[in-house]
Amino acid sequence: MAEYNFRDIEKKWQAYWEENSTFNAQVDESKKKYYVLDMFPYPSGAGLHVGHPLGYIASDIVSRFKKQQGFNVLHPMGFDSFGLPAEQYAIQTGQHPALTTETNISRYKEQLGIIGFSFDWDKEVRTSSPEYYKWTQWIFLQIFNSWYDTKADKAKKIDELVALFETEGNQNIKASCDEDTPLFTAEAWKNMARKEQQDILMKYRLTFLSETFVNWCPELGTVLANDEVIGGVSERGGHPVERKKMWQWSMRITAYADRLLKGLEEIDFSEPLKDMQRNWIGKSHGCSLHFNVENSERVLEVFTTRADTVFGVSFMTMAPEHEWVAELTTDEQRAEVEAYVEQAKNRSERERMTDVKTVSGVFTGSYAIHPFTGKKVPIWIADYVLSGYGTGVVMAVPCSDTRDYAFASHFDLPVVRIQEGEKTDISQDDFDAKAGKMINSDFLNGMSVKEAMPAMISKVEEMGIGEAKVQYKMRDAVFTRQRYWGEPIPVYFDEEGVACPLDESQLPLNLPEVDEYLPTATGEPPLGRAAGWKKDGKYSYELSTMPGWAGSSWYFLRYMDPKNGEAFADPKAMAYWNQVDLYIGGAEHATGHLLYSRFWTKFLYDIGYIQFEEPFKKLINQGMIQGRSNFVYRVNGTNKFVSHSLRNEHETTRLHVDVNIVENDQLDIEAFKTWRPDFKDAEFILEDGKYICGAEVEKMSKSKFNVVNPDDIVNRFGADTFRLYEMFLGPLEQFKPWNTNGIDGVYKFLKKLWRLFHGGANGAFQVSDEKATKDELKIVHTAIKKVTDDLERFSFNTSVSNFMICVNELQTKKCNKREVLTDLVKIVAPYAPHIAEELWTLLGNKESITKAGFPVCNEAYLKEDAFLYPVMINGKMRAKIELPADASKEEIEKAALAHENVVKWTEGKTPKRVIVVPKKIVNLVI
RNA sequence: GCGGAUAUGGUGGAAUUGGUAGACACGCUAGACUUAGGAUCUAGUGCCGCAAGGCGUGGGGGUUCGACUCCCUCUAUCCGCACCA
Repeated sequence: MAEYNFRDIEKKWQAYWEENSTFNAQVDESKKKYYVLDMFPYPSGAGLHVGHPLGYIASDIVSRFKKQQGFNVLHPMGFDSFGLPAEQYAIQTGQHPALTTETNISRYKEQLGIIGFSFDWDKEVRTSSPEYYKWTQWIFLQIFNSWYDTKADKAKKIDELVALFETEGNQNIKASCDEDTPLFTAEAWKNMARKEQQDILMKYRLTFLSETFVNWCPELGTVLANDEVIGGVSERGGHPVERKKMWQWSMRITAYADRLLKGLEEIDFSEPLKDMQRNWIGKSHGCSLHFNVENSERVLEVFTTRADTVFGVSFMTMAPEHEWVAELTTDEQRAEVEAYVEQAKNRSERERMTDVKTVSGVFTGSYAIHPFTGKKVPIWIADYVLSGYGTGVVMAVPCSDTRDYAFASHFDLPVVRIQEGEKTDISQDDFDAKAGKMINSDFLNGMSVKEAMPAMISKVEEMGIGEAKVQYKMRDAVFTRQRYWGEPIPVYFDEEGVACPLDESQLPLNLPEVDEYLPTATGEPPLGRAAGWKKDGKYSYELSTMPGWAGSSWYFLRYMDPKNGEAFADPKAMAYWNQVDLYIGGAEHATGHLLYSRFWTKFLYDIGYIQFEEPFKKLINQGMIQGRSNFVYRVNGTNKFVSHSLRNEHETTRLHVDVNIVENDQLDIEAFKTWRPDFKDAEFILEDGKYICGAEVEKMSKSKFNVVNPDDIVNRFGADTFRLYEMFLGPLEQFKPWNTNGIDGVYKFLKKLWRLFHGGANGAFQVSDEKATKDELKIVHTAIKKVTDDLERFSFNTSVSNFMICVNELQTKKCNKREVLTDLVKIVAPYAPHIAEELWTLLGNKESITKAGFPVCNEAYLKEDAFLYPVMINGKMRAKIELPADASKEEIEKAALAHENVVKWTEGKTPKRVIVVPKKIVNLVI
């Protein structure tokens, strides 16, 4: 084999790995484990594009590196195969989502296969397979049958709660539960009807039914995501959408809010990502406060983080969907309020948050009574108040809150100044809400904001009109989807309407067949169409399915023991593989999947199924690869296309052109003519004999003709080139457009590497057994050191450069010594495994290079005899002083002072650097 | 709006703790070779300038002997915001 023939080599080694189960991982207590996980993909119909493998390549490199270092590596892959696109496709075509999903998965596996990943396919999981979702349902039941004891700060079995109710009622129980839970004694509990007891328990369960607001589209008969609502109408079809309350299953993730916050301290996620989670959880300390309502029994409760500003309250604002709106509206205001509420219904939460420029609201006609001044405070309704956060009522303090100020200005409501001093005027640009001393605030006058806050809170508590309170922005996670293609919720409703969990033995509750994947005529979810979807033929099953995040919240556990029919995974396997050591995936999951899976992990820990509280020890977010679109410019009214830089000489229309017939922005004219029939007779106005296309970075999508599939690249350059190039493109975390322009560079590198081993006649394999010189050892050990460092800090792009430097230098020295090449091939192996295996075999080894070990740098080879010490003057290097590498401080000083410009010297913070203070500066300083 | 990120040659990017900015690669220029290639090799390539030299890390300001790096501020672009996965 003379030439580097990647096709044969890659085929051969991929077959070898499969036959030998090279990457099959088994629990082995004698070896240290390393668990590398990728966020598993949703198998979409478009197939794998060039952006997907980015993270997989990085994790594969780490897996292979760790394996070479002797770790027992678990590196699995699977599919998050429940989801909306397959369902949409089913609605359009009638094809069963399972079938679509199956087809897509095979395509994904095929595409993944040719890239040469070290996945252990024996561990594959699919969230949509009944063997898998049986256990998703099982976990659901565990959560359903649990409550959260806030005193013990952990989840417990619901049976324990029932036992407590029976002995002492619920007065002494501190639990995470619904706010409207009534207090009762043991006696009262025992006298309750079964239905009543179950309703109480529902308020405690960690997954529970409650009424929550959703975006309801009556026309489509379905609930929509905020994303799918644009300007009050559905993205699909443009039908009106309204906010509507619906009975939904939720997960009481708020019970874990504090632990989710604290847990962040012990895991290695990037600070920005942790910030995103902290912000999402949104813990704030403040105070609840009660306002009586004039001529009403109602007491409005508000939450505020600025209790000190109570004296600045000049009006109240309520969310339009607040349940007391109708009651608090006076007859004169009723028409106006109802119109406003109706209008607010059509605005999505997102719009209401985003749009702060439009001030809108309406007066209810009612007044609250200020608890301190006794003055009447008008109650308004405004859609900037969201019902989901806090109590849905805000005490408005226009002198310290910009939104309240805008509202007050717009509706001409009074603004009471309560802070005095600099920066305390909200109408000025330099306003600081926490500056100055309190004024117009009775007993708070003269205090700073910092002093006033606790003073007010203790006063409020003393008066019994409120209490110090911790508030979270995070809401309980809605767990219901009005969809077909998801896990059925293993619950049925008995004759009393009580939600009853299935027994474990009845799992999985298989997804039934339906005639259509649409909601029923009465607006029930698609499962309402399933014939006989009843427990024992009489009790209706829950018609909703679980959300996409259900299956993905625990899949990393299933990988450890994916075929287990007795448990979600063998405890021994979970004890061994334990936490995920390295998790790679997109940052878009920061507040979704990454919080939910942390939540479920903590839950499973609480009830004793696993031994760790945090699922992922370290997380790296790979950046998205965007598409790079190419354009041609058609002269209007002709079939003539003008090259990019000449386009302004004509009236042109810009058209997307398939990036696969463009190289280095140069259009392949022949391919273009055959690309679409209407371009068959196209003419071209060229520059320098070429047609140059325009380019722009956009999201990768079919309609923009900028989707690049890995298959094409692998086909042309090979998997090793593809792997190296994806890494070479830039830092893993960075967002970047795909661009094939530089791929020749890494391809050339592999060819050079191949030729280093093939210097014999006609390119025959030939290595020398001569002893390597110190220079040669230095070259390869420098590479070992740098690549090891790179791997340890997950800087994959720099590794590729370091390989290139090493090979270039060896090539210049015409070095083909076995001693040097052996180490070189070992460090290249994680990155370009196929060529490495081939060269490793040619070097006479019988076993896979994965068992070869990873070389350790011998620092002795890197030592310099002499070192040029830079002389820095005014921050610039002005001279160099040559000294032995091991020169002592005294010697350096002597040499430095001997230099004409040097009057005084200091040692640089970086070793081996002479920092010089030149004469003129010294004169100034001294 | 809230939260997060990014900005370095014609291009992708490097610079690990504040210490020779532009490694490595693409592209481009010139040359060598000839089985005329999507091959290989050599040299050059931040900008201005004949040169000496000057200027240079999105803009402005600051700290420092010295700033891509630290601080303040502005601008532009991208991502998330709860039923997309």
